[in-house]
Amino acid sequence: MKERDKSIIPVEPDDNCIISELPDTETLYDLAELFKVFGDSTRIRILAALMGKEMCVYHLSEELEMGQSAISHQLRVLRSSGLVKATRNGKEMVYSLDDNHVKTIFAQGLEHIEHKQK
Amino acid sequence: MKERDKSIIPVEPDDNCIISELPDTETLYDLAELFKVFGDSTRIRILAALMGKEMCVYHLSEELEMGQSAISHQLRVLRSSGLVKATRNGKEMVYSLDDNHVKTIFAQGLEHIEHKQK
DNA sequence: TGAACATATGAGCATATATTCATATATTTT
DNA sequence: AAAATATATGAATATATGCTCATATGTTCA
Repeated sequence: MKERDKSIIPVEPDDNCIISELPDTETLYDLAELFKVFGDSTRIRILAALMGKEMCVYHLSEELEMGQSAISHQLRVLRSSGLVKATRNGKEMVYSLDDNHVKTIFAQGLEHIEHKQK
Repeated sequence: MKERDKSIIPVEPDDNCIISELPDTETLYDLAELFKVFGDSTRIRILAALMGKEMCVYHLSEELEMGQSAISHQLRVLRSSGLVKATRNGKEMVYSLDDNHVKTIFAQGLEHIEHKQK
């Protein structure tokens, strides 16, 4: 029996190669954690709702037609990953996007979808 | 008892606003589905491994130190969402990235992480 | 054709996660 | 201070998901 070929076929570096250096494994785990946050329809809809306007929990739960508690739980996730920030306004908590990367990540995702639909 | 104020506070449009129009709910669900694919450490590591080189299943499972079956299952997910493509080379199946958006989405995610670490 | 090799796939299991319900905390108003 | 309002949080439950094991499928080579 022959030994399996262990060689790997290298690929030409890309024209528009954005990643200069491959991230280490630990960073990749962090990346996965980040995208996991984007990977839920409720959270994505919250982020979308917060583009162009800041909103309180009540308005969010109305716009998404979901319970206040569910929204609040997800806002907690979004906040702890730094995608959203909150300020108090009287009794209300007003939420807004905390990072412009949210929009760029969004945009890239949309482009992928549109690209694949063709 | 007074009626709750239903008004929403609009926010100034952003300087670098990438999203021209807010996507409809259906598209948002698709977006969440896409990011869900990125939101797993095994799949993220596969994608990272495929940057700069194409690899067969065996090499991937060696590099990630995981079982062949687990890798194969995840490659199926990656393929069905159009992030990865496969070509046969003899007995091997050779996988490579299928969309440059993978790299840009990656890059944006990394920027967010670095931005937050400061 | 049959053996060896490479990958894919289905079932089962264990874990993770999203929502709901009940309740706690915080702020304002009377 | 008490009531009303707005949000946060913990427990419980139902569902989703990733990995493993066993096995099927596909390809090459003797």
